[in-house]
Amino acid sequence: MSKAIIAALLGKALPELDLPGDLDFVVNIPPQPHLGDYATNVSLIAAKRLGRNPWQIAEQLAASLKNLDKNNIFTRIEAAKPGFVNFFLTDTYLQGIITEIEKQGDDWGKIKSTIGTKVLLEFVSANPTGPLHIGHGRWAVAGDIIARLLKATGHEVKTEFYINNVGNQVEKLAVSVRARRAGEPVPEDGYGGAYIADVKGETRDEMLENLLNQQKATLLALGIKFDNWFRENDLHDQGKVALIVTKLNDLGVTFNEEGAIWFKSQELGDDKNRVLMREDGRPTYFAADIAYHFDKFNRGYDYLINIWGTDHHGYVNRLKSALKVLGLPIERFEIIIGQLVSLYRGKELVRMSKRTGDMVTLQEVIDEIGADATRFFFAATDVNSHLDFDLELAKKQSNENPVYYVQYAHARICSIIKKSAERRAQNIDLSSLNHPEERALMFKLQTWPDIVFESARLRHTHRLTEYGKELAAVFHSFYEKCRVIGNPARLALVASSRITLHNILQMLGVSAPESM
RNA sequence: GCGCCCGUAGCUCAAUGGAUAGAGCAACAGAUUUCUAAUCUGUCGGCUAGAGGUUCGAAUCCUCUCGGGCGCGCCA
Repeated sequence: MSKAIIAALLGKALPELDLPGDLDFVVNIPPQPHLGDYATNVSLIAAKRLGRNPWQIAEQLAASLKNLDKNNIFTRIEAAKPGFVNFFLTDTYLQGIITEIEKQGDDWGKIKSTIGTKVLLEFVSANPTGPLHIGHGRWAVAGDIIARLLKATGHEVKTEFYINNVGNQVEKLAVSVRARRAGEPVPEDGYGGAYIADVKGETRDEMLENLLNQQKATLLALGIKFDNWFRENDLHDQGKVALIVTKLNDLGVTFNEEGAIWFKSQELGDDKNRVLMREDGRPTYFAADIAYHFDKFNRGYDYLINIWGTDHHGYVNRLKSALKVLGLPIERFEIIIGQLVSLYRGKELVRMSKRTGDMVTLQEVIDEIGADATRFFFAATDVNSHLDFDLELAKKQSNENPVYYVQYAHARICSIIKKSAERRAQNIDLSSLNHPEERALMFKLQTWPDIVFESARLRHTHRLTEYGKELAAVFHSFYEKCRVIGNPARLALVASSRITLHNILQMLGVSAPESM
């Protein structure tokens, strides 16, 4: 919230001092309290560009900014060491945040974005040939939260799951199921997991539908619903795959060899050329995927986001180069790569293999540690980093899990509010809120919109969990030192803390219990 | 071999090129006659895998080495 205010002030101050307006500076919270509530490095950046003394610029900027601060949001704005400009917020401004939070309620933290684009977010898209694994769970949670973040920052978002119900693997599934039922060994390249025995349905499509429904149920257990389930076979049935191959052919980026139609991807930076149509006339997955993304853009979306597992990362350039050739704006097509989860039971690595059937499913993990903890755990790390997930630890420590720490803060506040029988007065004098613990809490609360904005921009779900833990910690610390009941101003502060905690948990898709 | 991702405290992870690299868990020592102890306070713990480079400033950017994950199908 304050960052936008500071950025606006800088927007006025920079031209006043004849400084460039396109500087790549940042506004952040400095590491030490004595350095202020916020700081900017704009003078350092400007000095580098102009070959000037950063300290001199910082001093001029500080004076100019203070002059522009008509609403007296800041007590001091001053230059510091190499050339930072430090900002100190007034207590009055921070107290005003409480009123603001109560006014906004569930909308507190949401911000209107000027971007306002229609976004299609595709994620999970697991093959319908088996249960979801723990990696799917991680990517699913990431996608679901990113969707919430984008909606909260003014985007119109639709989520989609692409069902690969065409191809060799779905035939293998049916063969495997039938073999198992007949008491015969499944083929070498078939699916040997224990779940094969439980697949229902007579036809191949019924089996796929059965497994898809299991996947849907698992996702629903995590609170994840998709706006659209897109079936690959529709692309084929509607001739959209054939059309794409024709288009590429017309563009002169294909060639025939060994009876197959190839895409000249090597000319476009790929390691080798790729087959679009097989020798037997069936299109490859690649051809269908080009058609799929062509279709996405044609459905009127301004921006596409995919979350792909790391096992598909080698595929990114191939697909983008094809879409580029087709004239699509690939700068508005973003692919987030989700790294895998290594599952441990204690210190022992659990190998995940559908083939051997030795795998822990996502459903089992949810059953063991609960949806809230599962979501929080998966959200708590950068989806692009490897994650070592110890099931024993997650179970054993369930009471010390960070998710309970955050939830507990919420429950504690609900208890206080319940216990303070007096109705809150309308115009509470908040000016007494100026002790360090109170100030720390107010300051933390007012950063929430900035957290939402940055989490959305960077697609970082773990910023939300980090913030949740931090806010809970600041609250618990405040609670230890400041008695609330009987103090209307503190009660208002606590009420706005509850709203913020609730909204954090809401964004994470984790429940906010009123008692624990 | 080539490509992408990663390597930060004993463990799991943070840190939009910024100021003295932070949390949780584990370990140790304390705190409650009063609003939820699923809490709080303190201590211990680091040459950010290693070596160079870029600059006012590097965990972050570049090069190389080592180590790990994942790719490199007319599978999806």
